Amino acid sequence: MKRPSGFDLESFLPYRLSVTTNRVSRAFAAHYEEEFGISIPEWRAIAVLGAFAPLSSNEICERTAMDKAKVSRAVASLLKRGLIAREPHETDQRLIQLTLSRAGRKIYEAIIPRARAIEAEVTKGLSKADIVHLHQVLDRVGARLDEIESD
Amino acid sequence: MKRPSGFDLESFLPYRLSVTTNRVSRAFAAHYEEEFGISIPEWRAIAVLGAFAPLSSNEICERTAMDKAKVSRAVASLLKRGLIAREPHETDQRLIQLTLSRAGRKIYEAIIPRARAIEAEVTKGLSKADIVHLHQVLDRVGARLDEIESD
DNA sequence: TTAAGATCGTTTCAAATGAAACGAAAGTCA
DNA sequence: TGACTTTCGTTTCATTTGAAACGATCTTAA
Repeated sequence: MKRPSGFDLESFLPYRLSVTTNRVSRAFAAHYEEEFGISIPEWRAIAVLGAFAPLSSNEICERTAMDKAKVSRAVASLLKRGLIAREPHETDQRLIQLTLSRAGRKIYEAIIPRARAIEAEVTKGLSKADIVHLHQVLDRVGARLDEIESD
Repeated sequence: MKRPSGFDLESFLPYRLSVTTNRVSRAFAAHYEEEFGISIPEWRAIAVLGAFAPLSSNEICERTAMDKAKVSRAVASLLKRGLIAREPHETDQRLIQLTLSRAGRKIYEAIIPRARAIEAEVTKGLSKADIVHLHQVLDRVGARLDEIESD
């Protein structure tokens, strides 16, 4: 007596989210890499430094939702290419003050409109209301995850 | 003359999608690993085999949106643990017929309701309409990506 | 038939990942 | 002070990843 499972991966929300999100990420990564030679972790670091510098590595972690190892690598790479500058913190020697260099700011100012353009490209089929709603949905799911993770 | 960029990563859709989706995936992976000892690629393979077996590796690729290397590894691991069985295709020796073993089907039948329960848990803050809408949004974004990728 | 090309699944390789170990620097508390 | 703990950022390590190379099999076309 087999109960029909009727399970369809195609309509399973976590699967769909994962597939679509990965495709979106790949599309962005391709543009960033091709046009600016940077990875997504690097782009995230530049984005928050452009808006909030100076920041410590730890503050970049918090603002980008990346773990500290990933941030450390992104920062090292950006430093090596002269896109950001580091300065010791005046009172706390553990912290590092990171800012965009002139070259880094140049990239930041070029990359933001590009990012917005690609975002617009990807969401072309969505109305303004769809996008607002999607943000709300992500808020709610995020709140649920907060609860679930606190076990 | 600095133009305010006003860019906020927190409200940048691709970033939000990525962060939330990765959290969801991690939550599922933790449950699958803990309760059944399988990874997400393995779970995907089991899910499609449970619904559509027999399948070749290639058909699993198509149905799970995983590349063939990942499928090959998941299949190898599931074979080693006796959760799936392989048979040569009758006419085409390149193909492999994969099915769930008895043990594999047992896991399948246990894991589907668990997956649905976790999905319900994560989407608890969403109405039925929210979920329908989210699926539509993912459809539209997927369609846009199809267009974008065909360049 | 046979040569050339396509398809299937595995394996290799280099890069990316995250958990954990680590040294250095602050903070806490007796 | 001085021990203990915490925080910061780097590095190490094992695992995962996807692109590419590969051998084997099948298809196509001469």
